[in-house]
Amino acid sequence: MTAAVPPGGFSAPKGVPEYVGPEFTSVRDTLVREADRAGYAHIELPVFEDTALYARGVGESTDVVSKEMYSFDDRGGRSVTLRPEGTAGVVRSVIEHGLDRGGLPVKLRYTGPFFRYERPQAGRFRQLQQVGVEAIGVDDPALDAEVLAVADAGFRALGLRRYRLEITSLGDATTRPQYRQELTRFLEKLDLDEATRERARINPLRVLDDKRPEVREQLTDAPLMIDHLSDSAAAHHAAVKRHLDDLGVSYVENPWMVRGLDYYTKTTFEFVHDGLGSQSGIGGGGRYDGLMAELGGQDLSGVGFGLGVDRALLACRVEEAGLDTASRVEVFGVPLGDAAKDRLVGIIGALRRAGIRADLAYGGRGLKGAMKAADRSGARFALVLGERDLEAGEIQLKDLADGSQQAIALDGAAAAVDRALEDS
RNA sequence: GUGGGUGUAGCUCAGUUGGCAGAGCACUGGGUUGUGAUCCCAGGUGUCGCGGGUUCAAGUCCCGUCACUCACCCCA
Repeated sequence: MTAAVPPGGFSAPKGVPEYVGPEFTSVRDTLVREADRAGYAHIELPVFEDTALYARGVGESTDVVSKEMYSFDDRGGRSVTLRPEGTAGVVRSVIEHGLDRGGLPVKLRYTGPFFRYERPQAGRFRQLQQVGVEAIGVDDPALDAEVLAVADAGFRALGLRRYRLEITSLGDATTRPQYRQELTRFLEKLDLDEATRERARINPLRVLDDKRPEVREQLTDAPLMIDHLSDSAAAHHAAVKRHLDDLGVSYVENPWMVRGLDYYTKTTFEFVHDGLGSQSGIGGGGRYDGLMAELGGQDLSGVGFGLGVDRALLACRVEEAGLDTASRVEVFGVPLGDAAKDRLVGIIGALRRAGIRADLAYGGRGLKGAMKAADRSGARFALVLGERDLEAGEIQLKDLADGSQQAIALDGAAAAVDRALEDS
């Protein structure tokens, strides 16, 4: 059976962005670099996992798990899921390979695609790209602050300014159940629609970040977790803020903030950009006390973040931040005739072996067209070679920035170009 | 999952009360078989998103559908 080409041709799956050119990797690598600088080791993880890992790790009651996962049965009848987030996979790997049996904290960073079945929108994709870190095994507010500082440094390095860091504390197991009850009692008295009531029943905290004005109004006097912290959680929160001040990371407190994933405790945060429309979160994360144990490991605390590379790139465009516009190559070969092309192919190859990015005009184009291609390539120099030069044993090195040109010896041309690039 | 907007050339778009499918940019070639980013000339592309309907005639009107997009929701 041969499948037909659809009318209008094939297209990428709905909600999957594609990036051509240097911009995407530039943004991603800039964000990752700050994690490397703080000693986080790369971990390459599976893109799909046992469905139960996410159901258990992320939380059955979250929208991410209940309606947004790409789950399917493989040919062996196992239910697997394309990863909707990174933390559960990292924690699973740490437990499986006993990474937490050595020195703590285990500091890991990852990057790659994640998948959520959502209706696409500006800054919201079904395949999204994240850079993330996790520091597992030590419950130290200084580590929370480090994670926050790494994310902030990444956005700063991109040249972003129009964002803010919002933080709060979601408390710990000693006082959260009581608070939850108190909040539930409060919400029961409000005038809410059926869907919101249902949400209040499943996870009352989630109602707190409802954006609708008529709901917000009723929430003004809602009890807040930040006012119900245990002594140790309050001390932890105060210490995080102190460390942030020492690190020069500015933040605002947002006690209404809620995370979409159930595992967060204590420090919780979100980076919000004000130029992106309704999908304004460019990064988020926090501490998780129970996740390691929940997934069958030691009862260790962890802290981490996930940064949205797609959204960070959009933010760079909005702010006209310095995106990488690096040229493809440094040198471009322009051959005139077959004999010259034979020789130039070898010279371009020698340049590449010497670590210089180089390309040449293929396809037997005329001089004018080949020069145009050289211009478009962004190369600093063009190497023009024709019959006349071959006879003279020379090649023309043209500086495309100022138009000047000089003849250099064909023998050892690659080395001469190398020197010219260093001088320029 | 819910609601609004938009689908015409590779890109950005114009297309009148229904009457031959267009512009700019980009691309390719030439003017200048040895010089690009300026200028001049030439050239090409269209399932007018897709399917049906009305009509002598549909890019244009009607119905359906798909896609994109923005917002709700949710979240990075």
